[in-house]
Amino acid sequence: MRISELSRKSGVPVPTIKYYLREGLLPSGERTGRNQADYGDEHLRRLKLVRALIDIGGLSIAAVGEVVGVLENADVVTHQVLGVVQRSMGTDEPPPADRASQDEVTALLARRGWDGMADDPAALALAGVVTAARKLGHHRFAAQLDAYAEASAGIARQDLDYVLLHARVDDVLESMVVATVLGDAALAALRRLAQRDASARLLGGG
Amino acid sequence: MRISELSRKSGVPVPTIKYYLREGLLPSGERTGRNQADYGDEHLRRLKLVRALIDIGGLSIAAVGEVVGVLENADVVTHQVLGVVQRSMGTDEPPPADRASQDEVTALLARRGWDGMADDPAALALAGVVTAARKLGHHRFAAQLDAYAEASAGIARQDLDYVLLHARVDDVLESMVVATVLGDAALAALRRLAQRDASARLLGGG
DNA sequence: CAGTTCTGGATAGTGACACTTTCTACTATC
DNA sequence: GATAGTAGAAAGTGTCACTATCCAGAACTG
Repeated sequence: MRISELSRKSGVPVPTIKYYLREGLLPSGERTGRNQADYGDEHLRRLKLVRALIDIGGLSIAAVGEVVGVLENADVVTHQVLGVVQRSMGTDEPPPADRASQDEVTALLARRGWDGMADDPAALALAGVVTAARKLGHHRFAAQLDAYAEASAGIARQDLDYVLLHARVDDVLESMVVATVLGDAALAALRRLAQRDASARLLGGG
Repeated sequence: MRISELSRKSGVPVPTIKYYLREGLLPSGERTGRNQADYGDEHLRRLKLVRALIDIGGLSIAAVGEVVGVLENADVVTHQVLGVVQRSMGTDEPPPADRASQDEVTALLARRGWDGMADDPAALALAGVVTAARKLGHHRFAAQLDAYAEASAGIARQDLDYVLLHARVDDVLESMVVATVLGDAALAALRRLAQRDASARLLGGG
């Protein structure tokens, strides 16, 4: 198919597709002439993935570039893909954390048996969140986190089951990306709904 | 205190504080002369909250403005604050959802007894996520959501308990904001850690 | 009390980001 | 043969969150 058909099927404007091609988010089509190229279903599929990462996951163009770079390197160890996706989703610089918060996070990780993850970007980000809470006078915030961690562990088990059960071998990587990014968005939405429900029950609906 | 001291204590540059004042994120100091004003602890506290909403919660300046607007309107019903905060955290326009996805979300809400929330922005966002998953060929994604919802409900109960137990009466609203925004960030970080742990256990660490 | 620093307020400028627009030379199609 | 579409390059656009500059006046400093 040609670029206009790719545009029509995906809903992405032609100039934007050209932009994604320039940025390496989409591989070039097969050249069939000096100014003609042919795109296939894999381009359409990739384009949809790119838009989902941007629109649903809120990833930047550069972050999407990293993710698709990993997807195209078939020799990357499966387990490593998760790290790249997760790094792409977080902020580049985790918020600064003080020692007390770091210690609280370290203790939490130890309680769960998640040792050796203390220098993971997510752990640093978590310590930054705890620090921010303390600065706002919420010193008991960290005590909440065990419950959060318990819930997260259950969800993570689900995510892995989903990927291993439903994905064909040749797109385990893509499934992990989808489960991570869309799962994040879905969880955030469900948390809002659950909060509203709990709040309505306790404080009275309005 | 004067603006330079407010800047020093908060770590926010003076020009940025002026900018926040202009945008209404921070109330003006008490004027003590033609070009002098006095700021108090409540300004420092508010400034820290604003930075937490921006840095940790990722809210835009406009969204922070809405949130602090609600915080300053003491006559707003407590239960409504949550709605404003949640709206500020999501995207303005939820992603488009097809009917099948909407039906799946409606069924999920019914199973949980969360009726009447079908037109909540979070429910629309969730339907949009399901639609995106379907477009990517992940039709079984919605089946995951019951587990997500169960976990979310547990967390929401925790959040409410936290606010009601630890907050003084005069800052229940601020505590709800903090619990919502920082809780979101903490949950996201813990989810990443839990995923890595689960992935390492199942696929072998690397 | 002269000189430097700081202040609130207004206006203009900056850099990053994600596109859009415009252009050119060529190709496909009616 | 006229019209529309195409690849690729370069320049432009709008938004966002600051950041810089200016000004008249106030405040500390020696």
